[in-house]
Amino acid sequence: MNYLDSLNSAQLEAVKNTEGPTMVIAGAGSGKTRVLTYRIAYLLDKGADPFNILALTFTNKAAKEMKARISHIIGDTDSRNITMGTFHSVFARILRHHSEKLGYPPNFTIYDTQDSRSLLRTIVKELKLDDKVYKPAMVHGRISSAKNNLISPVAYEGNSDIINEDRQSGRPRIFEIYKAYERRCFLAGAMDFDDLLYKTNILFRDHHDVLHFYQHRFKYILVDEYQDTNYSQYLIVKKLAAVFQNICVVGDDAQSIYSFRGANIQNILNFKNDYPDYKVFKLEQNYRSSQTIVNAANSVIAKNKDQIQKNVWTSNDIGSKIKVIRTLTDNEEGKLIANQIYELKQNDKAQNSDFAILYRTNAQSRSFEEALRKLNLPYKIYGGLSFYQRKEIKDILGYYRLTANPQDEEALKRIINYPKRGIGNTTIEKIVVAANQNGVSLWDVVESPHKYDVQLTAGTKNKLAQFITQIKSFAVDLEQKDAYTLAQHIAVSSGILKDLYADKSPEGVSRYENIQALLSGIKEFTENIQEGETAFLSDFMVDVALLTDADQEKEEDKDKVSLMTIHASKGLEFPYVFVVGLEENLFPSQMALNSRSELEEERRLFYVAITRAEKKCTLSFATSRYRWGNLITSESSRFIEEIDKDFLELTNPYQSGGRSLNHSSLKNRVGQSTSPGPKRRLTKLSDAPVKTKSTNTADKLDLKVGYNVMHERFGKGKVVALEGTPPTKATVFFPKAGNKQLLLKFAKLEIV
DNA sequence: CTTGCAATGACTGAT
DNA sequence: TCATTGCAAG
Repeated sequence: MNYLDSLNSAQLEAVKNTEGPTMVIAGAGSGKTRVLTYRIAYLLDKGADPFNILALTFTNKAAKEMKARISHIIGDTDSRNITMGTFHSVFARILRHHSEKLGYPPNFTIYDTQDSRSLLRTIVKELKLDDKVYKPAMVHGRISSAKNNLISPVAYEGNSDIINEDRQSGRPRIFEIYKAYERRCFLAGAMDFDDLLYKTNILFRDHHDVLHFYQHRFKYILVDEYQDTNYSQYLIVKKLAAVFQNICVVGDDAQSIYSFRGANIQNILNFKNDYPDYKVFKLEQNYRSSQTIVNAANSVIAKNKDQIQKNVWTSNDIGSKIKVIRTLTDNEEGKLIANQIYELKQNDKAQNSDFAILYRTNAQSRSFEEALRKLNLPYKIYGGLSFYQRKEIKDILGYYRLTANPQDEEALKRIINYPKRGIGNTTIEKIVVAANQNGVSLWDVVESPHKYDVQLTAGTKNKLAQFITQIKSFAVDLEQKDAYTLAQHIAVSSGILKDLYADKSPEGVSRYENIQALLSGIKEFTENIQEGETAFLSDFMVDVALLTDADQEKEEDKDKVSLMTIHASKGLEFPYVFVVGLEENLFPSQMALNSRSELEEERRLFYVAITRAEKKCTLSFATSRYRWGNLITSESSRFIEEIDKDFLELTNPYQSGGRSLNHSSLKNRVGQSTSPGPKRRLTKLSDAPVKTKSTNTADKLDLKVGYNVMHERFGKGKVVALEGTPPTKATVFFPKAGNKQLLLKFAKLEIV
C-alpha cells in the first residue's frame, strides 16, 4: 500500500476512515479526487468487494478517469465491478431493472431538455394558453425544481406557497401543465432528467424490497461534489446509506455553482444532523496553483458571507501576478488572448493543451474561435450544442428511439414526416387530439386510427400504415441483428441517408458526416462488447441521452486549446487559464443581481474559474461587445476589483482608458445591488461625472442601439452602435446616406 | 401538403 | 447574429 505514502496527513486520515459517516471538505486543488480514488483502492485492499461500492460523480468523464486511476493502482478486474457514474446514469440503470414496478417499460426513453420543452410547448398550446407567458423554458424550470424537491403534481397543486408564487408571476395554471406533462411522459414511456432521480425516490419509497436490496448491496457509498447535489439526490443517498452508514461525501461549499439546478449547500450542513457521529476532514493545502493564484482566489471568496471557514494555502511558488487585459471589443479580446497564447507557447515552451479560455456563457466562444483559427492554434470547444443534440443526430436517434419504444411521443412527432412522406401538420394534430381524448399514446392512434374515430382520407391512412409497418419491421430486428447492422439498416431504409446525401451545401455535407460519425460510434460500441455476446441497438440507446461530448474525447483532440464555460471547467486544471468577458451584466450575469445569494453564487463561479489555473491566470474584459447583433457598451466586472490589488498586474491599455479601479465605488455598487431599486444600470452612480449631465446631448436623449432617430441633414436613421458610457459617439444607419459616425456633442439627433 | 420567405426571440449555467 | 416558427402561395 505504498501509494498511501504520497498523501499528506489530512488526506491520509480521510482515506483511512472507511467506516462510518465521513465528510471531506476539500478546498480547490487540494487533492480531492486523489482522496476518493485512494479511498476506494484502500477499501479494496482491505478486502472490500467491489460490488459493494457505489461512487457517484458529477460527470461521466470524472467517473471514467477515476476508474482508470483505480485500475492503475489495483488492477482492472476489480475496478470494473465498482458501480461508478453520475447520479443520472447509475439510477437510470437501476430504474430500468425495476421499471415495471413503476409502470414503465424497461426500455423507457430518456427525454432530454429539448424533448421536455417541445412537449411542454404542445401542452401549452393544447390548453390554449399564451406561450409568451408560459414559455417552455420557464415552465420547465418550475417543474424541474418541483421534481428536484420531490413535489408531485398533486402536491404542487396543494401547496399554497407555490400556487401563490405562480399566481403572482401571472402564471396560475402551471400546475395543470405539470399534471398534463407528467401524464404525457408516462404515456410515452419516457422519463426526463429529473425523473431519473425523482422516480428513483418513488421506487425506494414504495418498494421496500428494492430499497432493502440496494441498501445491502452498497455497503460503501462515496459522493463527489456533494455541494452540488439537490434534495432529490440527497434523499437517495440518505436512504441507501441508512443501513451501513458508510457514507463519504466530498465537497467544497466555495465551489457550489449549480443552485439553478436545485443544488443545495444545505446538504453539506445537514450532514451533521443526519449522522451525528460523523467525522469531518478538511483538506486545505492546495497543490495545484501558485501562491498568487491561491491568495487572489481567497481574497475574492472572502467577500461571501455564506461559507464554511477554511484556510486554503499552498507551498508552491509565488508565481506571476494575475494580468488584467482591457480591450475595446469582443473581437479584440479574442485576438489579444490568442496572441498571448501564441507568445506563451513560444516563451514557456507550452503546449496547446496547457491553455484554457473560460467564459460565462457559451455564446462568447466565437471571437476566440476566429482569433485562434487565424493563428493556426488548434482548439476544442466543450459543451454548447452537443453532438447528440444536433438536428440530424436527433432525427436518426428518433428512429432508434421509436423502434425501441413505440410509445415515445416526441420521437414519433419528430420523424413521422421526416423524410417527407406526406403526413402534415393537420394529420398530426388530429392524431394528438384523438390520443388525448382517449388517454392513449400517439402510436396507438396511428396504429389503428379507426379505433379512435379519426377522420382521415384513405391516402393518409395508407401513408400512416406504411410508416407503422416500417417501424415494426425495425422492431423485429431489435433483438435479432446487432446494433450496428440495425442502425445502418434504419439509416438507409428510412431514407435519411439519401436525404442528407442529396444536400451538397457545406452544412449538408457536415450533417451527412455527422451521421457517419454516429454510425461508426455504434459500430465501435458493437465491436467492444464482450466475447460471445451481441450488442443490441436498445443497449446503445440506454444512456445515449446522458452522454455528452466530453465523454468521448478523441485522440486527435489531445493537444488543443480548451474553450468552455466556467461551469464545464469544474474539476479541471490547466497551467494557463484565461477568464474572459469580465464585465458587469455578463459576469456577474445580470440575472444574478437581484439577491445576495445569487451574487454570491456568481462569485463562487469566479472563484472556481481562477482556481483552475496552475501557473498563470489572466483576466480580460471588453468595453463593448456584440449581443444579438447589437453593439453594447459594458464596464469591467466588480469581481476584478474584488481581487486584492497586490495580486494584480494592470496592463497599459487598461490604465490608459476607462474608469480607474477603486474600492469605494465597489462598496456603493454592492450596497445597491442588494436593495430592490431600479434594475437597469447599477454601475454608473459612483463615477458618473457631473459635467456630462448638462453638456452632452446624448444624456438627454438617452440613446440606445436600435432607436430610430432624425438628423437634420441625413433624415431618418437607426442607431447601430454606441461608444462610451455615457455614449459620446454613435454609428447611425441612414437609408439615404448609409452608415455615419456621429459625435453626439455636435450632431443634433432627435429620437422618433 | 409542401415550399419559401418574413418574423421572431434567444444568452446564463447542464445531467 | 442565427435558428426556429408562422404564414401565404402553389
